[in-house]
Amino acid sequence: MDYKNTLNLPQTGFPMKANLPQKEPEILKRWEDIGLYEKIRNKSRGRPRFILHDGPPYANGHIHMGTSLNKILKDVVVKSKTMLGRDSYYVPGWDCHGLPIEYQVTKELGPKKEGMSKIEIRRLCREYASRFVEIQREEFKRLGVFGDWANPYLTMNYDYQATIAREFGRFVQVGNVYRGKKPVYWCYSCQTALAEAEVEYEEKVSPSIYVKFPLVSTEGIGLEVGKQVFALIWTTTPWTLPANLALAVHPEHTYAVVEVKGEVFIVAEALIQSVFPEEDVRVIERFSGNRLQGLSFKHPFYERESIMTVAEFVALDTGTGIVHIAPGHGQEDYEIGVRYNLEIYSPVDDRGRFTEDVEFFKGMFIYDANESILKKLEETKTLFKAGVTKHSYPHCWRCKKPVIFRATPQWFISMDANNLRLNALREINRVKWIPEWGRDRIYNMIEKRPDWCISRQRVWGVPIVVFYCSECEYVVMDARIIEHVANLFEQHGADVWFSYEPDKLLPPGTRCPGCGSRSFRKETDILDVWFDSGVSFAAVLERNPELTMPADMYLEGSDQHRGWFHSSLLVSVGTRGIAPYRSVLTHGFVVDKEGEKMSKSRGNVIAPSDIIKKYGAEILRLWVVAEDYRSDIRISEEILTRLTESYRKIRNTFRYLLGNLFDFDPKRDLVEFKNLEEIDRWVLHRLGVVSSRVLKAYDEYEFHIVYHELQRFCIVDLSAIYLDVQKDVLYTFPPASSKRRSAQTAIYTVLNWLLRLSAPILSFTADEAWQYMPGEKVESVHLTDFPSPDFIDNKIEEKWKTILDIRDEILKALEEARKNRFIRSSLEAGIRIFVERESKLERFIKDNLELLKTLAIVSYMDIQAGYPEAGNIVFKSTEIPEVVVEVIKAPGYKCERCWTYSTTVGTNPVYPNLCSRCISHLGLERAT
RNA sequence: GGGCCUAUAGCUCAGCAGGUUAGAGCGUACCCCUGAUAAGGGUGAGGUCGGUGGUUCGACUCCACCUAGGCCCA
Repeated sequence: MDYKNTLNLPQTGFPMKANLPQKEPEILKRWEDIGLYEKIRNKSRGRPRFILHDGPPYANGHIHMGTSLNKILKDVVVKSKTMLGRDSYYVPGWDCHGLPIEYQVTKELGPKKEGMSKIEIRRLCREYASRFVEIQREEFKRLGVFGDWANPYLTMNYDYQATIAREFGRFVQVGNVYRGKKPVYWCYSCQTALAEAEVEYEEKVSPSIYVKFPLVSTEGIGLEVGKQVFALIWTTTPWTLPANLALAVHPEHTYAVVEVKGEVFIVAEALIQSVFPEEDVRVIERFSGNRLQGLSFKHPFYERESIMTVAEFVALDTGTGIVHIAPGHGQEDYEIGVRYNLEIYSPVDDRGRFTEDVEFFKGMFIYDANESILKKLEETKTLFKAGVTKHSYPHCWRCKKPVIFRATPQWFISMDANNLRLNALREINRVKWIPEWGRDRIYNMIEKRPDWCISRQRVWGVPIVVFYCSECEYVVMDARIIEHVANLFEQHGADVWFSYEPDKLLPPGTRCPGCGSRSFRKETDILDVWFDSGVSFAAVLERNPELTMPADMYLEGSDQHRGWFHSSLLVSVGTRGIAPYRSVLTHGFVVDKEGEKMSKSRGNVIAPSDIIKKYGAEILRLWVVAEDYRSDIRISEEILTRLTESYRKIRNTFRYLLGNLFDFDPKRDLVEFKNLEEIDRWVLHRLGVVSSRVLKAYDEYEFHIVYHELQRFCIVDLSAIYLDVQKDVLYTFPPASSKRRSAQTAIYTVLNWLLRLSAPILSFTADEAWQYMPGEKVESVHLTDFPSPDFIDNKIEEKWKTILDIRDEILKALEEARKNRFIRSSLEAGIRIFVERESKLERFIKDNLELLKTLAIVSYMDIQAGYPEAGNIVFKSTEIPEVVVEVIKAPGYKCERCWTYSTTVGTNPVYPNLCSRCISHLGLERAT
């Protein structure tokens, strides 16, 4: 007879195969249908808040692995905080202005761009950004990320644009905003400033000239040569010489004073050979670069002096080791200019022609002037030698002409007015940085950064609200006027700046404070987009009463120390005096399996959409938490394969737990803890330990610990030990027997806790399994809180440590027996344990013999003194030296129902194939 | 070149106020089960703790340098 149908085998509708790519959209739809997020909000309102403020991704392109990682991490934080009892309202946002969108739009327009108004371009940019907000919103939702997706913040929303203008106004009000000059890439042909992204590097032939700068006085370095000394410089841009204001040497390199053919020069010692290849060189003196600092040299053709500066960037691979500095014509030159307080002199107009005050060359186009400048140098006998060179040089992306560096007026936020820098540094020290090195990273940047240039010569953004008097050029920068304009932005959008005449933007009756004129011109620069996102605390946190300012957390990639963390800090400290965040969590970057960055050229890019299609978003979520995000995060096919297998294991554990609860009703069948069997109390103890570790890990944002703990618990404590051992009770005992109900009580509790603890990570699967759980429950696991750790019992832990150690030894012995073909299934075996007589261990084993038998899943066990019989499998433990395990054939016959070997099998004439235990479990005694 | 960071088994992670044979899970090899079955169980193998020096009685753990890689600057 087949006794299989007398067993309580597991039954569940929860499928083994997840089919995540198909199943996830169904789960998402259900969440949407039941209004899950709204329900979470309603449940959370009134609890202590934990506000994670979303750093806005750029509304351009599809999401990639980096954005996915970031959003999933945020989601795990928000979900875990919610389940820890906080009100964690999450408002996603997008960064919508800026060059990349404008660049893309104008590129797509091509020649059509000409003749289009700024308003039209801006409209296209807005459409472009809106399109990608929609795309990304769906992509983020697909990841299972919870948030107020219906009400995100966009930096191009009218009220947000108004906030940007108002925050600029606050800086104006306190006096941190000033106008200065700064070099930018400039295309004289298109007559426009270019961003870094708009220049392309190409080979170009340029003049290559060596120019002599006469030393004004040898005083200060005590050099007596009795001849004129020259500093020798090398340049490929002769046209920048009229703007020369300084020279620069490296502070630590050695410079030599040399005599060559009767003339005396200063050059870097290391470059003597390359500068004077054929000549006889006599070295007169040597100096470190530092010693030369402050010396005065005469400009080669103007009556003015060039001061010697020092700069780390001076290189010794080409030239003379001395660089000519024109602060208005180069980034590094500019920085020296700022440091040495030189004028940012840039006497070149929009079309690339020298301005009126350039003696000898005024009105000349700069590249045409090169020839005249060379002549002038020859005239003044300051040209040492001249030739041509081919090098990589920036060109305009549109007209392909070489670009120039040219200083133009720009708006800045001073780092030092109102102690902005010092206050920011102080605030940095008050923020909790996770990991801690984040503090050092941003601190070093803020400490050394120059003033913030907030001007951009573009159209897609929020204008810098400043007017100029058409009569007297008076600069109208007034917080009241800015507020007036901001109100217009709020109603009509920042487009009004481009569509309205100044008189329509200004408060009625505005007159120039300088000359009383009523005629004004608008500033054409817009604000740096980092200013846009930097004010999000004001536009989002302060304006929504359900949010808090400062936020509890900002969470972004480590590049944002220079980006959003940085700009948000400066704006908030500059206008509010405090940091906008209490803590900042950073993660690393996604890299490939070798730890190298992803790029199209390497062909190692993995797209989230491909992973979702192939494995499901759940695997992506698992990937995010399995890895330690504090350093760079690797992804590869192997990692995904491993994670998929790990997922299957966890899912199957859920399934098996569910399967054994098919006839369990917690209301009816739940057993009180104190009445549970020891093994059930043990597994609940383990559950308690794991839970408290998991909760601690959530609290400390160590999600990879959560993953490892849960995974290990499923595999080791549950699958390998508890569930394997309890099969006997679950399958063969009467359904309502106390032992079986005890086991089911443990299983029910384990499953219930496990689903809640894993919900922030396995958001889809935990909720899917939740639906199959017996008993009364809320409609989604996401509406529950984390369990509070219970059942922890150190005595049971200690005792079971020994029990499981002995079990390990028994398992080794059984394996040996299997290898020797002495047994196959462990139930075929009996175990005899030999230990030292009268020892503590003997006592312990005697007391727990039945438990050990159960845990080893063998049919018979006893404890012996003396030595094992010859012929059996004998295993001498090395881990527990005093223990010897002998494997014998289990006495009796195999019971056809429970498969255990027993001497009672065959003793009942009616049921000769059953053991007495099964006969009793089936209630068949009376039949005999 | 500068600031910050990373480097422990094939993979993902533990570990160490410096102290006995460096741990876990996965994977892998071999075996068992067939009443979790495109499941389940067992036993093994696998690491010069990136490299080189140094401090120390003793270093995976501290220091210096180097190599490889990452982010941000230049």
